[in-house]
Amino acid sequence: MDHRKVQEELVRGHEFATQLRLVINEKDDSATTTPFVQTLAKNVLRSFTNTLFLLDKYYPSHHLSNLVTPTKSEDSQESCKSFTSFKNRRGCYKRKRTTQEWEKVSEAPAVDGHHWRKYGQKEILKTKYSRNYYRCTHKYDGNCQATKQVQRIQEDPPLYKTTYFGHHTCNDLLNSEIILDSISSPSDTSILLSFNNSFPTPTKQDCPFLSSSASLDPSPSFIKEERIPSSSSNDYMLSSEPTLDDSSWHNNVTLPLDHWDVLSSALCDSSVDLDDINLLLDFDD
DNA sequence: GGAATTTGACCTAA
DNA sequence: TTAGGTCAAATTCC
Repeated sequence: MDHRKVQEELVRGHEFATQLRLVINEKDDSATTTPFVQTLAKNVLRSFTNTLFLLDKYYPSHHLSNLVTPTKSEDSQESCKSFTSFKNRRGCYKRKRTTQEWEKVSEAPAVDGHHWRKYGQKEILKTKYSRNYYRCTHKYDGNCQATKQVQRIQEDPPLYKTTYFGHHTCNDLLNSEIILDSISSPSDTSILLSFNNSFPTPTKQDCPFLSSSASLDPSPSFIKEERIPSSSSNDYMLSSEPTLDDSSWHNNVTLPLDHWDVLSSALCDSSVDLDDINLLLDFDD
């Protein structure tokens, strides 16, 4: 049996389950969607997640490891720079994968509270308007790898598609406030894991594909992490669900540091006992 | 004068 | 081979 194909199918199933939950949540006015349906969707999603980890345990693959470890492919120029300290290798990069990206279409270029610096503009084939490239202002002073692309897609009324790549690791953000909303105290540090590709905690407004129009194909980068304040200095916050600002979506579990160690090694090198994984992945309400 | 933008060149993935 | 992403010098803005 080709376990890699199985894995790919599971990844696809996970994506579909994620989208299903998003759709259900989108329509959730408690009149049309019963808690049972929500629970059902959540369980389907969890089953896919658990199965993927199980598969990776017994058939470790680079493919899945890439999915479950914090993405590094994005800092292409970063890795490239360190790799090629030989000078002036302009344009040395890896073309962006679909890790951690989401789109937003708006009538004006999106204002998301972050500071961006334009670093390029390009005519794109078969498009009427050029595409603009932005990086976080704190790319260097804050080592923030977030970038976005803005492209006008319509003349009248003017419509812009903004595609975000990566998450902000700088503190120059409004999004941190969104994150903070979901936790009790803003004083110390924890790690937020999100089984979704839409970090940092996009609102539905920021992240249109989270709605029923999820025809996009967000890549399955299951684990993203970012340090955020939390109430207990040794605790880490985990989320098995997309961390939307809608609190009903949150299914966070605070883990002590030693549990985090177990889980992180489970996710990264599959060296952990299966029961530990199941324990840690058992996100019930 | 420093920060931001423009734009042609460079480089790689597809 | 080429479309697309990034770099960096030149230019503009504040």
